[in-house]
Amino acid sequence: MAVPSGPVSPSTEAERAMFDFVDAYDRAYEVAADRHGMTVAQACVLGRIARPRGMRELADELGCDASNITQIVSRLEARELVERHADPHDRRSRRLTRTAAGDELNAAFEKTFEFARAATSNLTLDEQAQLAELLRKALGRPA
Amino acid sequence: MAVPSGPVSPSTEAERAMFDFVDAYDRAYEVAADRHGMTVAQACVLGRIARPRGMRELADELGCDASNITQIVSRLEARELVERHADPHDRRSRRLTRTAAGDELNAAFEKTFEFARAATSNLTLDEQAQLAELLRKALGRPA
DNA sequence: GGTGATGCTTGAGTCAATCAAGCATTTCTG
DNA sequence: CAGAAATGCTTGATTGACTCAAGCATCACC
Repeated sequence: MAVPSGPVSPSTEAERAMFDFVDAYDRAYEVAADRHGMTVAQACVLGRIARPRGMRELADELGCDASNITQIVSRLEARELVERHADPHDRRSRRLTRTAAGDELNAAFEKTFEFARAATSNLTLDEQAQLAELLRKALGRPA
Repeated sequence: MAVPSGPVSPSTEAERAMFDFVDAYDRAYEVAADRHGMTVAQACVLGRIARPRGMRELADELGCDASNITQIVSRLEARELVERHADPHDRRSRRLTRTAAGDELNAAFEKTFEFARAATSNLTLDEQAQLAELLRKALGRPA
C-alpha cells in the first residue's frame, strides 16, 4: 500500500492536486523498489549510502530507531549490497559503504524510478522553475 | 520511517523540490496518524470509509491484497471505529461504515494533518491555481 | 579513573503486507 | 436448470518494518 494512498478529503483543487502528486510519487517508488527485489525501506537506505555513513546518522535522517537501521542494513549486507567497516576514529561506530553490486543496483533502481524525470519532462524549463519555487513556498522553505 | 524519506539523487532543482515536498507530506501524515493512536494504514483506511465501502473496493483502491484490508479493518473494528454490515444485494460482501467515534477520530486526524492547508495557506489563490495546474501537467494528467 | 553519554546490537512484540487455501455465494454457460 | 467458474471475504503462515527495553563496548569529560 502506497502511503498515504490518496486524498484525505481535500477541500480545494490545489490540495487535491498535491495529494494526487504525492500518491503517484509514493506508488512509483514502491514499484521501482519492488522491481529490483527491494522493499521501500531498503531502497531508501541503499540510496543514502552514496558516501560512507554511520548507522546513527541514517537513523536520525530517517527519523527512526537505530535498531531499525541495524536490521535493514543486515538484510542489505546479506545480499552483499553494503558493507560495515570499522570507523578509525571511533571504534563503536560503523562506516557503511556500498559494494560494487550495491552501486549497480542503486543505479538500476534510480533508472527505474523515473517518476521525477518523467514529471519534469512534461514541463518546460520555465514551468519547472516555477513549480520548484511554488513547492518551496508552499513548504514555507523559500529557496 | 516516512516513505521514501528524502531525495533520490535528484538531478535538477525541480526534482529536489518535488522530493522534499513529498517527504514533508509523508512525514506529516505519519505524525498526524500517530498522534491519534493510528498507524498510517489505519488512518488511510478510516479516511476512505466516509460512505459505505466494500473490502474488495478498498483493496483495489489501495493496491493491496484483500486479506490486508481484512486485517486492518479488524483492528479498526476492535476499537469500534468502523462496523461491518451485511450487503443486502450480495451476501458475500461487507458494507463498511464508520461509527460515530470513527467519524470523530477521522475528523480529528484531518484537523491534525494540516499539511495541505498549511501548504496552500503559504500561497496566494493565483499561486495555488498555478501549482495545481503544474502538478497535473507534471503527472501527465491535465485537469 | 570513574561516571555518564554514545553507537550499535539483540530480543521481544506489534503491525503491514503477501501468498496460498478455503468457504460461501453469485454468475456464467452449456 | 445444473454444474463450473468467478467473486468477496477470511484464516494461517511468513517476511519485513518498526518500536522499546537491555546490554555491551567505547568514548568523553571532570
